[in-house]
Amino acid sequence: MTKHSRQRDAIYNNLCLRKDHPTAEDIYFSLKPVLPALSLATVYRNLAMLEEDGRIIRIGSGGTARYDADLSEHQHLLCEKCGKVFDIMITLSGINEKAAEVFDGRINSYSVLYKGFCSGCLGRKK
Amino acid sequence: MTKHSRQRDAIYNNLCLRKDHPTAEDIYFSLKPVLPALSLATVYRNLAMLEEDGRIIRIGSGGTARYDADLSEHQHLLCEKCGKVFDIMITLSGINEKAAEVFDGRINSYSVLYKGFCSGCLGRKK
DNA sequence: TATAATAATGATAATGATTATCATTATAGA
DNA sequence: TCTATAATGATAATCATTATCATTATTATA
Repeated sequence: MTKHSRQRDAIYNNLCLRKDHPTAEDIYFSLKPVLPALSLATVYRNLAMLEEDGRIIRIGSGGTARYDADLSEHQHLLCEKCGKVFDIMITLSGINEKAAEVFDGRINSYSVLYKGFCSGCLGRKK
Repeated sequence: MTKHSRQRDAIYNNLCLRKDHPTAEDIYFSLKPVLPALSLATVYRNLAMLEEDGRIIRIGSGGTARYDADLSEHQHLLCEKCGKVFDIMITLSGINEKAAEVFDGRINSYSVLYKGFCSGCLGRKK
């Protein structure tokens, strides 16, 4: 049986309030002032739990994992300059169907990861 | 100036010959019999170099990175049961354009990662 | 409300993948 | 062949994440 915990609430709420796509460490440092006793392990543990429950999404953009509490359909872009992750609020249709035509198995989900340069980095490029 | 090396050739050729999507370690063990002195660091170094040169693709399927020497347009599916990566040979159109409509920056590329179950795992599921 | 059962925590060690270091070796041009 | 230096092999270091375990907090029940 899964028990309630103030830490998990804080972690989930923190993620909901943020518009960036924080790493576990980002959340950890963000909550430290509020919960000084918080452990990084607890953050990882609860993020995994929340993802397992389908309440948040893990964005595995290669190196460090980032998280997102926005469950609405959208994709992400990784800026190849600054490493930030941006929301791409679009709805793509027929993606799974197209794959199903050529794949002999079950397709559960898809995610698109764009790469490029954000407007901020475009401004100060060489 | 980048010099030629028999190790890099071996690593690239090994990747080209394989139809699976090997990890650095997979390639390392695969080449050990041929190049007994090969170091795992050399495999990582050259895979990074080859990716930088655009000769191979790194598939960042979350945990361990996998590599692919097939540069033709296609996507990948990660089997959530066995962890194997499968090719999804499809061409998607309009993906970048759709994102460009809502993103204020430059879009360089995209990749789709499907998740699901391969036919092998579907057979022996609970 | 007090108590018991146990899920969750915090601290930290352990793990696993990848990268950095550095002395030695191999490659390519003069 | 000689020289400059890129690449190697061995291994230490790093970084993110997970496991461990004694302690604490939560929840159901008496």
